[in-house]
Amino acid sequence: MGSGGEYPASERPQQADVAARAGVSLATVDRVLNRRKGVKERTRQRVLEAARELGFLSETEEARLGNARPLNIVVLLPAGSNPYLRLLGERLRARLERTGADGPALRCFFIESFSAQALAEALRRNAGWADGIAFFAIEHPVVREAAAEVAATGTRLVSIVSDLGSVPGIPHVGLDNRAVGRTAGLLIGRLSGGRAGAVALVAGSRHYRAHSEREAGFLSIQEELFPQMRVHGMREGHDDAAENYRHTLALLDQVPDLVGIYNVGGSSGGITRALREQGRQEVIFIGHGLTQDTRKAVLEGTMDAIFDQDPDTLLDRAVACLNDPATTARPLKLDIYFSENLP
Amino acid sequence: MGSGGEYPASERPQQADVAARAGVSLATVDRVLNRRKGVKERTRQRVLEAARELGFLSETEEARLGNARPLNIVVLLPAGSNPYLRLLGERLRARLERTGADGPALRCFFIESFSAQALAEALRRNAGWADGIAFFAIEHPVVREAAAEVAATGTRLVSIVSDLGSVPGIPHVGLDNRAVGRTAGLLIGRLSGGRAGAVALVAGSRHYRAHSEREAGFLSIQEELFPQMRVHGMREGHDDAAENYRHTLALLDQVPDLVGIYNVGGSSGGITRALREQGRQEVIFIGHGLTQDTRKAVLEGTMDAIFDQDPDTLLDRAVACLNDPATTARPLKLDIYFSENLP
DNA sequence: AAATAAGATGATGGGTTTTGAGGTGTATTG
DNA sequence: CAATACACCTCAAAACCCATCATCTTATTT
Repeated sequence: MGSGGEYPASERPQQADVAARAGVSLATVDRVLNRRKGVKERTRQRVLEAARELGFLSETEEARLGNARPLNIVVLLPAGSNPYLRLLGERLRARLERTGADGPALRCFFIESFSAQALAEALRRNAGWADGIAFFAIEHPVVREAAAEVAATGTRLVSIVSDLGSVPGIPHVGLDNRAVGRTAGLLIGRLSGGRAGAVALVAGSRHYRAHSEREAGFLSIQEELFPQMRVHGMREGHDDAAENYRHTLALLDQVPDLVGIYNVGGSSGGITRALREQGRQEVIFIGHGLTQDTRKAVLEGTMDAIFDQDPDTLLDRAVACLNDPATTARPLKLDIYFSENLP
Repeated sequence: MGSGGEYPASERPQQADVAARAGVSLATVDRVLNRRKGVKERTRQRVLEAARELGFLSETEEARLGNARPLNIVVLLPAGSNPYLRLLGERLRARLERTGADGPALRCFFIESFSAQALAEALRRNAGWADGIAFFAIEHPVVREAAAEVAATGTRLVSIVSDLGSVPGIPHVGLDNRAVGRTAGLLIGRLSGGRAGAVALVAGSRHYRAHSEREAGFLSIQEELFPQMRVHGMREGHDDAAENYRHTLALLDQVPDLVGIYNVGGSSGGITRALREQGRQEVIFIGHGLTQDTRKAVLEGTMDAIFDQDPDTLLDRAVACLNDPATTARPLKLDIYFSENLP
């Protein structure tokens, strides 16, 4: 039986045969087979079909090439000096290099911070063009409107870190920020050993729901468990180190019995700088985002804990959500770092 | 050339038949069968398939040449009532259901606890048969010996949760336990607000390196940062709730100025029961393993923090290690849960 | 509608990898 | 011993990868 397999040796199909059958040139077959860009979807299918008919491709190869053209994903992050967001952008680039051509094509744009208009515009600009958009949301009617429009065009959306509030059809990937705020409150209360005094709540920006929710959680637990402490609100620092620095100096000056600080936003560097310069390291300070500056602050004792959401997990989950809109988005895990368990 | 057709079917198929069937030359069949380089993966598969269809290869040869059929993985865990380990077993089953036939075939066996002999025997029993073994290691020469033997047979090994010490070629998936112990010490020290008094260190079992390392870390930071506290060692509780319960009662009786407890092992339920019954919830208590009982204890305030390593991540990483021995195993992330950030 | 830009395809060539054909030596077997 | 199957090698041809550029299409702007 052995003589003659399915293909006599002389007639095993080659790329040239596929090209002929598909009515295209070798160059195009090559582009399709090697996943190079610059081929119209229709042509791609023609080539694939020809290859299939000639038995040029094995099952697995066919599956690999057939469907699943990598998704085209855009990530919109606020511009500015916030180290966590910069880290996020960096991890995104790293991820892109790692997955290469196989993974989704990720593009990252930095949008003028705190500008609902700019964000809405960026959303609209990418609608249709991108398969999915992951964006750090600003809670504002203008953005909600733009998001709804974009969603209607078929481009999938997912909010990351901070969400839009209740907009159906836009899943969110991020922490349970109310619980996060409560955890911060609990830790500051417990670490201060029941002392009476003031705790400062550093607002990032009320534009971000994530920040508001953390605030709400923090306030609720303070009231509930630590009534002997009074919460001292602080003006918005807009995730800016210099601004946070000035505000903290003023705070230390005005509030002599300050026991703790919780920064709901980013750019904690300004706060640690003020604490360090004023020799007030004993003040309990919790902030967000595991970055170079917060690491250093925790190690030297100026910060007591860092709350973090792992950037890689965040991106993974966001991409998963965009790939499969049925994914239920349970909140991310809160990572808590003290001086002894830094990675 | 045409060797096949005229011979009776009983004749053993030859390379020439395979070559014909695969539509390649003898030279290529030879290259594939003798694992020489210079064959495109596509062709390799073609040849292997032809060989398979002709029954040219025995099972073992096929396995040796073929690729990545789902791995056959055995997981060895200590038997006993430790809730975390039971949860691990459960997640393993869930994982199996989730991945179905695609993922690796995972089998889980529970080995008599604290018995190096039993573990060594189980390792040997599964050598050769399984492609990889993930095991909760007991640090003992008998086990080390067995592990080295098994590794020599080609069955890959990875220790999980607790490692074997320095055995080259056996990667480990687990926490950085010294850092974990130090974090526990830091937290107890900080949460107790600098009070003087005793801290109890509940030993699980010195058979487990993970436990010893946590102890060492805990002791080192106590000495370093909280010299006003004295560490009171407790007899091994062997991860058993009843035993831990008795020991804790004795402890509470003998040590009036007890400030905190750190249980390096599992089965914290016995400890919380004793604390609850004696009305000593103010004692700061940190234990391991996010399970039903520890959740409840944290919520009611008997426990102050749970240290956890996520079972799913643990299994993922273990499987990844067995799949690709080149994987460098950086330590897992320590998850810290307080009453407010329970998932 | 013409001009322009952007994208898709074809043509081509240099360099690399894969493959086929054939030679040699060896162990096995009838 | 002769025939056979096969391991292992070499070499040249074929197939393929990859980059570049010209050409052609299509959409957008003016």
